[in-house]
Amino acid sequence: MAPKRVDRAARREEILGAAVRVFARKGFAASRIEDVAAAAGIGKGSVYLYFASREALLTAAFEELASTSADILREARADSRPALDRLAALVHAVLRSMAQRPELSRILLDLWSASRGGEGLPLDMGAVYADYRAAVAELLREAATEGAVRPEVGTRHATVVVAAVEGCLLQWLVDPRLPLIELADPIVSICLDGVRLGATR
Amino acid sequence: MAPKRVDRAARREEILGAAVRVFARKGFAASRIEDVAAAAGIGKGSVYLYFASREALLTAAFEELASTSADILREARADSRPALDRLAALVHAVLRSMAQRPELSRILLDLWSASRGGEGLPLDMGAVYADYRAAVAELLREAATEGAVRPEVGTRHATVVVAAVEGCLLQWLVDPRLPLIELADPIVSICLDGVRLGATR
Amino acid sequence: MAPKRVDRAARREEILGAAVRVFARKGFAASRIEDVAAAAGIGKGSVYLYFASREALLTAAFEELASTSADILREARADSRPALDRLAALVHAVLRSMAQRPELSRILLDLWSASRGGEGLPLDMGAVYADYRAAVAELLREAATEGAVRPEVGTRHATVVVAAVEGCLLQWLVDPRLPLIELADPIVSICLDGVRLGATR
Amino acid sequence: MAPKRVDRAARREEILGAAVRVFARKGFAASRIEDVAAAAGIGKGSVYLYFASREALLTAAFEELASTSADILREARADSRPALDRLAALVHAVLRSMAQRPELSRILLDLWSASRGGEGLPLDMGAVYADYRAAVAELLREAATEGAVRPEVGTRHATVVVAAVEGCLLQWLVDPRLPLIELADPIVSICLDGVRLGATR
DNA sequence: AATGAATGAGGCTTCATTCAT
DNA sequence: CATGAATGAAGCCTCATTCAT
Repeated sequence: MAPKRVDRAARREEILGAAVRVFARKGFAASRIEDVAAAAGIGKGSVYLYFASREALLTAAFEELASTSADILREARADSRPALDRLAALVHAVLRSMAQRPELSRILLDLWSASRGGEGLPLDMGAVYADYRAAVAELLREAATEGAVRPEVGTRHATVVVAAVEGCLLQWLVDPRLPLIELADPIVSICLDGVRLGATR
Repeated sequence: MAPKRVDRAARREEILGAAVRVFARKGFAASRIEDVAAAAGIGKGSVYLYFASREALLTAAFEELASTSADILREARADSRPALDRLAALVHAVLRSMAQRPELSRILLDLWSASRGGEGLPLDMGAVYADYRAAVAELLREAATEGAVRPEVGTRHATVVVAAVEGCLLQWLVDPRLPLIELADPIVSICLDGVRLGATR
Repeated sequence: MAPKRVDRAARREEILGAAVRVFARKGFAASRIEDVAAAAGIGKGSVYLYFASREALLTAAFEELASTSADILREARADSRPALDRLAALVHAVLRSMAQRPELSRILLDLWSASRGGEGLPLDMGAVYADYRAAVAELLREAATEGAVRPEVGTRHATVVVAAVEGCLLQWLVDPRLPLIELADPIVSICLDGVRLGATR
Repeated sequence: MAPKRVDRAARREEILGAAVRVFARKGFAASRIEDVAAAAGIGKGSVYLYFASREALLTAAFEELASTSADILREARADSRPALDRLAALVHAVLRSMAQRPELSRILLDLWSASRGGEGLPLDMGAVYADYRAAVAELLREAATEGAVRPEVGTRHATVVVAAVEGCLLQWLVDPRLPLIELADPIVSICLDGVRLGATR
């Protein structure tokens, strides 16, 4: 009756953590269930007590990332500063969050690949980015209301802002020497003010 | 003897084209050599007369993409217009090139995944992006010389410009409903002028 | 201490009953210890407190069937009517017994399979049928003594009588729509009198 | 184009033959694909070039047996002798056929088990016995027309005749020392004339 | 060159059994 | 006694690669 020694959810998290480490290092395709079990310090079969299949581990990692994203977006919405400040904060929050959990972030490489339309896993990074775009578009709309951005700014601009963030992430993932955190300011700066001389002010 | 060379190369291209179609649809991980052979209309064993291994097919697709990138960059360098015009042209060229070959583009999802550090395939998307960044940085430098961009603009800004392009590509890949081509203008517009009101001029 | 014996035996019977239900439905090969435990309303590990192994459950089911057979044969021997009446009673008793416990009967399908020569389980349906044949042969011998059957009737005829019974059982098992009980009379009728016109009297 | 060295059907038969030998010896449940491959003198994976799964091998064995049955029934129907002679011939043919291919016959033990209703393999021994019953019933009907059997003889008697045959087979399978072939005459004799004194003539 | 039959290493998953609580 | 989490041996099946024709 009383949860054994380790409660189910905690053990599940342990295994997922191990899976994330393994996937981050070798990639999902090259990661064996046995690797994950070994990384978690348990037997191969035990993984199946907590996850239905190897793919379920990737799905769970996706859900963790998606949930992190949702948290960040929720906070951005709860924020009450001027819209552009909140946009800047959002950009920083995303990059900081990724930089803080580099192993989870590397899973993105596999999640993108697995998000290839239709038949694959129940895993849709497209939806995550749609959420980001919606949030950024809303912020830009508010900023327009506040008279802070040009009025023709719309959904496509939101897409580009999200792109700047995710594109930096991408470059960092394929070349971890890039200073991810330090890209936050240039992203904000460019997205707000561009690079053209005299553009600011 | 000589004519064989041509045939051989042509056949190799056919097979690679088939592989790209298959990889684009199912992803590299789920693509079997037999699928590729069937798509190319040849026997399974024949693939090995032209490619050393299954992974060599992915590597070849990478090389095709990398070579396309190199071509685009070469053209950007050969261009003699003002730097910012060339930058805009580069952005358009990249997106147009991707939109024109959507199947090859989808391979990116697998190439990113395979570019994960060290031990994997001899395939480095990081280097491709480094080239892009260098090219963009050079254009920005020139633009600064021409007095067209703010003088503090540097490598990190180049990274963000590349990010905006690749980030749009990414969003399009995980959700092909996005109008990739139509994102070129917003990318250029934002990267040059930002979104802030009064930012332009 | 003593009372525990009773409890223990009762619990063992409960588990065996659950096992029989499960085996009857899914077959022994497809039945998992966990299925049996669930059907018995106990934990998986507890099964092992009463049975040494999964196979021991099948062996126990066999023993129950064999013991039922032995009871029926014992009663047939204790009977004091004319031999052919006792033979008819025996046939009815066997079919009735099976029809009354259809789940236990279905285990026969697995017991036959497991009775395949030597190396398998310690479980020998051949011996059960040998007992049946011996009993029927004895009845036929008595009937001959009583002048009720043709004198050349012997062991092989006993085999055929047993076959008629078991063959009906078999057909019923692979097609439960057959009216098992109603086959008892035709079995007796045929085995005693055949089907030929004018055969009787 | 030209079939390789060994044509597909022949190779398939070789493998099926090996599977039958293995299944006959160890039972289907205990037979590993690797055992079958070894018995066929080929590699494990090659089995899958000819059979979709381990179960497909059992299904194929079933089909072979069912087809043998169908052949025997076809011949019985083509026969033009008096119905009871044809019935006797049918009984002999079935037992002879089984005795001639004892390994294929032993598969029956697994086929019965697998015929357990509903969810299992696409394999229905019940249908095979229904065919037998129909054929025997038809023969009995004809015999009645010919005035050779008692007029009340019907479907249930057919079931008992089939039972006598299959029941002998069963006893032989669980105890191969039984002289299967020599049971044909007693089966015919009993089913036609019973055992009761004065029953014949 | 081209083929596709053959191979067998490898990986996922299942599940009987054990054992700490 | 009872439990069910943990284990790892075992087996099915896939598929990249080879090679005889």
